[in-house]
Amino acid sequence: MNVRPLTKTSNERSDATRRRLIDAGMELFGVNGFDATTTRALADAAGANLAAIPYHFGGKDGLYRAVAQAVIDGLNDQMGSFLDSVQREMDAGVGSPHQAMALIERLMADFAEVVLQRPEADNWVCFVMREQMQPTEAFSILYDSPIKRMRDLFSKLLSHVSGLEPDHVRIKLTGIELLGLVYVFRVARASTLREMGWQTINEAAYAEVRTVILESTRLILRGLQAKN
Amino acid sequence: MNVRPLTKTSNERSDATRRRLIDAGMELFGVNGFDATTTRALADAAGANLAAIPYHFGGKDGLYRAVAQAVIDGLNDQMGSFLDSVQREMDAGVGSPHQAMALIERLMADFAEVVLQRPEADNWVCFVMREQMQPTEAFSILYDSPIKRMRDLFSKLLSHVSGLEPDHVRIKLTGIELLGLVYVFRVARASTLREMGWQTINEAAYAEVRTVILESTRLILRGLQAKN
DNA sequence: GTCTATAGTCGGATAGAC
DNA sequence: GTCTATCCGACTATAGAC
Repeated sequence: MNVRPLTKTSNERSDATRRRLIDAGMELFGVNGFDATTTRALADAAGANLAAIPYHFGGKDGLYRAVAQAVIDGLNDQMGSFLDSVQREMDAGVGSPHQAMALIERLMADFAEVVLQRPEADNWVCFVMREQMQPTEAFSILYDSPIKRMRDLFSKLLSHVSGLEPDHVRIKLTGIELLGLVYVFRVARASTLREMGWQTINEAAYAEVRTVILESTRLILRGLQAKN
Repeated sequence: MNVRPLTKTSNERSDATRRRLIDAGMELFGVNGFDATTTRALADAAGANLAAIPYHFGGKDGLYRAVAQAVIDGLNDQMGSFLDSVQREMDAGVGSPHQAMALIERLMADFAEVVLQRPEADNWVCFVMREQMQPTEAFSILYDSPIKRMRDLFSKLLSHVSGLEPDHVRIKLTGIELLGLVYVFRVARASTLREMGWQTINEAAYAEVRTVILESTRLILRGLQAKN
């Protein structure tokens, strides 16, 4: 009775179907939103059967939650290493405001890369933004994300730069402001492309955007430091 | 044959119904998106009949387009006067970078007020953001908005500050960056509230946010000027 | 111009065969 | 575990009375 291989094969097929449905969900939910995305479209895009959605996820909502979790997992993959890296350097001790500023600039550059350049971003950014504007129960899953980790790092680093406490209102708001410097180019992408006369944010365009983001970051940081 | 009063009454009722449907559409489309908003919900919210939608607007899509136009009209009402005011001062001649910076700061403060404090903003901001992420044919209506006018004013003023041409890539991107300083608090509002431990952006909270926005604005402007 | 009733369409979930 | 066939509910738009 060789039941293992059968089970294993079964599980593998099952997992593959789950994964394909989640991939399809990330794209379709992100682009069109929950309601505009039909289970039929999801099943077609995943090459799966319609009934596989209620079967594997309990329904359309369940798939949606699974996608939210997958977004977090993906963000961890993409941001985990550089967040860890900065964390380690911080733990080793931040000697000077200058060093804190350098770490923030590194975080900003890496974050901009993930948000503006990685092709996967097209899917999850839309997904996250929808949740920001109209949070569903999946918002909690998304909130405890690497982005929160990043905000926390910002707070500590900005504290070193400014001399204020990490949980000072101004510090936290400035951290959000920094993220906004990156977000705006993704969220208002349609307007940005039109305004700049670009068809897409290609490499040259991204270089310009990145320069402006880092320049603005530096100016804000220097200003914070000067107030000491 | 006193036909005028009858016609007038008729038109008035008609216009009132149209207006109520547009108001309902601004709220419901903005919050829930096109697909999640049913004609029944629209009719109920407007206190109008279901059939009034196809009758007045040709269908759900027509109402959506009418809402987009109403968003622009509303923005013109709210931003027109301060945009005109700044425009007039610019036409009178911008003497110094310092004066240009003061005008930009005024624009930012007024814009922040409209985006973050006016209760009407809850409706149109979501509506506009949806169009940014997934533009429909209504995007063109929205693009030619007071916000474009504002970007253009920014370009000219930033040109005065920096000495660069108004259509220089860096200038235009910096203008977008400035808008992002305001947008982020509205778009990432859910995260902001959670991060700050606020229930709502009340007056005290807004004062803090406004301070940070204007502070960041000033720092970016000074940095631009310093490069001269 | 507005309302009621209804036609026609489509989406989500399930039952049951394989 | 997966697929087919089907049900039920909800939605948009229209026809026709008022």
